[in-house]
Amino acid sequence: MTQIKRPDDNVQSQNVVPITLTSLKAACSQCNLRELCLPYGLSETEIAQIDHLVGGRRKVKRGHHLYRAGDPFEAIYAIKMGFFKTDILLEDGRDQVTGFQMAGEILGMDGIGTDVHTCNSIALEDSEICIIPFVQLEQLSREVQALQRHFHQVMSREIVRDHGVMMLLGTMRAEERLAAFLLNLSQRFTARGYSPQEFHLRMTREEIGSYLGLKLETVSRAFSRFQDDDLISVHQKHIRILDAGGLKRLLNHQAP
Amino acid sequence: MTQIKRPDDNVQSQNVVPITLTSLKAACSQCNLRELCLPYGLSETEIAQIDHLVGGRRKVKRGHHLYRAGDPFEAIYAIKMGFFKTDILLEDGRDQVTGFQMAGEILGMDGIGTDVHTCNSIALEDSEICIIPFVQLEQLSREVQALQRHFHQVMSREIVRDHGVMMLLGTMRAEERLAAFLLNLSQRFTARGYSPQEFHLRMTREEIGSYLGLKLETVSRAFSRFQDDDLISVHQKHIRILDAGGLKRLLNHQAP
DNA sequence: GGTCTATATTGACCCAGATCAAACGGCCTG
DNA sequence: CAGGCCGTTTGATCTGGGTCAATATAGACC
Repeated sequence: MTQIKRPDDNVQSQNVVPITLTSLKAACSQCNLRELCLPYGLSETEIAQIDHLVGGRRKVKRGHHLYRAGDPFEAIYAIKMGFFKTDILLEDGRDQVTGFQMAGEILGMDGIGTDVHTCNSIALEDSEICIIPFVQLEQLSREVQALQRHFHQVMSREIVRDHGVMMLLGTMRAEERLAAFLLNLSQRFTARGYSPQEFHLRMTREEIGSYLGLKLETVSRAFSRFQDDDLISVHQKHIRILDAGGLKRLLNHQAP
Repeated sequence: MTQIKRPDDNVQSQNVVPITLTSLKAACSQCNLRELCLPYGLSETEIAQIDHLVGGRRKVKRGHHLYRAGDPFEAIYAIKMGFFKTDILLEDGRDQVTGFQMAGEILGMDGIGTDVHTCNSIALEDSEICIIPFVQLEQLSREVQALQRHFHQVMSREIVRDHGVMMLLGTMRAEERLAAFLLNLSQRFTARGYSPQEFHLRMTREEIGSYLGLKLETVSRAFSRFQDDDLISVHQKHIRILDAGGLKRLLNHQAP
């Protein structure tokens, strides 16, 4: 309903860095995200094979779409740097954030089933992604078994992640949802070499609320409660986790 | 929390119909579900190729598990006949039904990512499934492009379906959720040649509630309200949809 | 550096759905 | 066919989070 006003721009051709010798040099084999991203588990020689899989890069500025619901599906995207959200918009204006994605994670798999994207992908900070043309990914998957395997794992994990969100939305109370959300972010930041205790939220309270099935006021109140209980400290988007154990305990004890 | 008491039995070896000439004869190329199931979109010759993909059949009696969270992942399963639910169980006893599956649909993709199943799959009526050993599926996917493509589509559609459930759980009111649920069931029964208006629910109110993030009493009350409004008629598990348009209208009008 | 606008916090009140409780209806089993 | 057991329906009451509203804070933009 509250259509966030942000620059509207996802012209496909714009900001696409063409493949050149220099860009190739910075493809998977040279990328420090390869242990988190699509090449995970591949041998050196296999990674070399998938280097030319990346059909270019694209910068997506904060607030801009990487793709929109309805766009034809042509490629999936690996986040080189930055932060995204995906959301679905109903005709009546209601929307639901379906996920937040960070460096090394894959975007766009929603489009495979129907050849059309079914959600919107929007950068929450200035970002850069690697374009992986899907036809080529399938082609190479037929040749490189480890790539095939890992791509299937990536899709499966997305399904499992979605089940976790369903659990959260279906059975958890507001504070549990937020605790789970913070712990999940912390864990993913840690995997990327950042502090587990301290990070900046890239999204608004409203976006967190949409993801967690709560109103922004409820999110804000839960943050304040956590702060009162010395579980975290919050200042706007800056979060410091003071008692991760306390947050975890919140998760396992359902209220009366 | 309410652990439903049902026979406990998913011994893998039991009830597995071994591959014989006769069982092969009834594999994909002879199966009347092939337009709904994994072979969809494949040519006659391609379907012939995947006939020996099915590593046997297995009957699963009502209330029994096809697999459990924690079981090693080895195969995915195509439902030949019957009806299943999948659910996740939290340590504290809370559980969430993550889906209901019917003939032609694929089960088990949750296990690909970690080589271990992450949810439970339970038959809601006496059922029979085709076992598709995953190693062989990947093998054949590397050879038959159309199979690869379609398998990716099946996984992607599962992701999109999950997004729809997230939308439902995150933004819809109780009656909208139930209306969406009924319309979805109706549409899937129709695709299988059954009546769009009239069907038997295979699941309890509690299971519907778990899936929709509601309590069973709320589900029951919503059914009664729909009946009062002449949208449906309900008698226990027997449903007749009287006004599909009315149900659809419920979906698009969010309450004040 | 001051104004503007988006985001965040906090308070007061309300309501959809949860909870508690009771009764009903199929159906299976002995 | 009587008795017990689920699963379901319905009523009465309670409450977590939604809604409405006012204020605070901070970037962003001249």
